[in-house]
Amino acid sequence: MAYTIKDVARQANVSIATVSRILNGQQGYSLKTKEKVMRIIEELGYHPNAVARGLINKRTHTIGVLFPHLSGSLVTDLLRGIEKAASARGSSIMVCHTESDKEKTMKYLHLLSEKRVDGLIFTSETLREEYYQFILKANIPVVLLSTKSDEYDVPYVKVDDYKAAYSATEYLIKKGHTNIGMISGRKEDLIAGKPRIDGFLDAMKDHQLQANDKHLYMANGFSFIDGIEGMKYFHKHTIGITAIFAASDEIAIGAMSTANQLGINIPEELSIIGYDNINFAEMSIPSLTTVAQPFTEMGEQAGKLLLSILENDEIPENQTVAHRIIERDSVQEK
Amino acid sequence: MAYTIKDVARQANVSIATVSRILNGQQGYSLKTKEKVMRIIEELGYHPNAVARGLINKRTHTIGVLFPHLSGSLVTDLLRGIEKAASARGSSIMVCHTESDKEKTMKYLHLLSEKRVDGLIFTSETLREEYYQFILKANIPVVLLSTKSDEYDVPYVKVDDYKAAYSATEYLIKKGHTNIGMISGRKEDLIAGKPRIDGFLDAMKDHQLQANDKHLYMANGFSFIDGIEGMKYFHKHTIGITAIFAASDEIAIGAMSTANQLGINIPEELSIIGYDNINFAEMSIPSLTTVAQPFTEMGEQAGKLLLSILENDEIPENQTVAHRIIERDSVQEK
DNA sequence: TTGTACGCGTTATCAG
DNA sequence: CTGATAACGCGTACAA
Repeated sequence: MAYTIKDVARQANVSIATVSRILNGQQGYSLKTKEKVMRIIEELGYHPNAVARGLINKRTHTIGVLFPHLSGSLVTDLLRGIEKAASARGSSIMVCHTESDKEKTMKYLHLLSEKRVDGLIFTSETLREEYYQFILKANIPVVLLSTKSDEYDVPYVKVDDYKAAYSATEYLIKKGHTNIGMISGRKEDLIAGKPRIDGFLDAMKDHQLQANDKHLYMANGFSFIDGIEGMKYFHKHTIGITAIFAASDEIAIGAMSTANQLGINIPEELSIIGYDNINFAEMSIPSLTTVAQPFTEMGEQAGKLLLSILENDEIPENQTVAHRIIERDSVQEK
Repeated sequence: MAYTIKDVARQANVSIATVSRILNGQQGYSLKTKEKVMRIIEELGYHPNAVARGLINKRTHTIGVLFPHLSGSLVTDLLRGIEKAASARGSSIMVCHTESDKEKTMKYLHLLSEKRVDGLIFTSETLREEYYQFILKANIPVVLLSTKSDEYDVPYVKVDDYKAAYSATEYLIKKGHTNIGMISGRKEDLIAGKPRIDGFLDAMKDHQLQANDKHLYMANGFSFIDGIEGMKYFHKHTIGITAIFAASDEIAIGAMSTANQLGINIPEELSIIGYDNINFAEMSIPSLTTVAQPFTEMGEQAGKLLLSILENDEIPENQTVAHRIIERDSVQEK
């Protein structure tokens, strides 16, 4: 059984109040007693009980982080950033895996609320009304990460997908491409689907280039297999495109893999730009030019944002962070 | 401010003891009062305070997980498994990022001990004496995951790297290869380096095949760049190998990339088998045959192991889990 | 069947 | 400078 403040007090022949004062760097004791107490603490290997502290201080120095999926470097990148911000301020993080499931999410929301976490970071998923109402009622500060809410006023940190898609397309255009296709997610996906499609379409339009239904292949998701389907589509319905904007790196790599099998040379015959900058983007052949979201920085910002809400009790600005284009070898000047 | 058990008791005209009994499914109350109390709880949206509970029960239903690195699918796979086991038993997990740094690790160990986590999962790294002594003194149950300790008697869950490397090599041999090279990590790395090297060497020896210094390229680490260096080495010191065993998938992919540039066809001229089965293994060209460690299952086993130690207070067996070989397209019969 | 009162390990407010 | 003592929210032995 671990030692308590009482044990320290008894051994040092002082009251627990004095020990507490010393522990919390307050004043009201002589140097002599401080030294004595510190020595006892050292000897006993005493550590304050954070649970008891949390009970009285109403702060647990713990924040809950909810992930819909626990896989891929997206998660670890975000996590690393959040952890950095949290540990810099002495907080730890509790990781939850919701599986995009309503009930599991609610279960976790209840759990985190019971555990009295100081705040919540909700990532990569739509904030449903049920979640929002609960959080509101439980009065837990929350920030959205890599997602945002159109309906509720909740601070968020994310990149502007529309802008990023727009500039990816523009990048291709500046390289001289005029006939460009896109392999996207579903337009019903308001977070990662529609904004990127709109960015692509608008960039084309603004440069007086044609982009109709034939230029857009809407896949079911953002994975390798979707890229394969997309490439097959553009190979079959030949409309003479010289470049593709893929809505994810996995799509891009799937497309490149299929192009390879079809005997299409990349980037000589077809340029491809991806989206995400996953680890593997630099290992593919050719290495993949892509739009990077700075996930680690985003995680860190979200952590800082949440902590500053906790400290200052003020609600700061939303943070739209900048994407950037990583130039590698899969796009060629035309 | 959240409601407390007192609020419920007052509104329901009963004592807090009765409310507590109802909450904990004990006996000693009429059905009528139970219904009344439950109604009030519902109305108020009352949730018990887990912090207060933790103080009195001496269980926080939280386990701490320490990762040296927060990146890659290894981490998320382990995490997913741990989370599954934990949440199935009503526990949550606290994620710590030690950066393989002694001081940061000790800081976290202190923190977790102060927060009174029920137990610890220590992953992917050597358990140093300092850590072990602290954990022992703090009396926190630990299990090692994807690592083990030769010096201390701590339960662990990991695959047998020696065996896995042995069977990867044997796989190549059974495909008809007799002149095989290996790109490995450093032999000073007792966790992931030496065992795989030994497995390779012994498999060769047991099949009366030659494997000397020239057949072994020891890289500095397990990354893409190391694979590039390794491939260059084997290209330069041409000893007629027809297959390579790479100690990681990243090495394998780096080697394949370089082979490609050197005009060496894979798998026609050179077969490659990797180790890890990272996401990208199935997306490479050609897709990579590799040794898979079932990280998610391992995480889940570690979680279950720890929880059973907590529940039953008994120390169970160590768990060596089976690897398996994922056959894809980078190895060809010779 | 129910309520009172103490304790879990702290912090903070008083007196002294 | 220091020490009782009342919270914090809950569980539980004991009494009623």
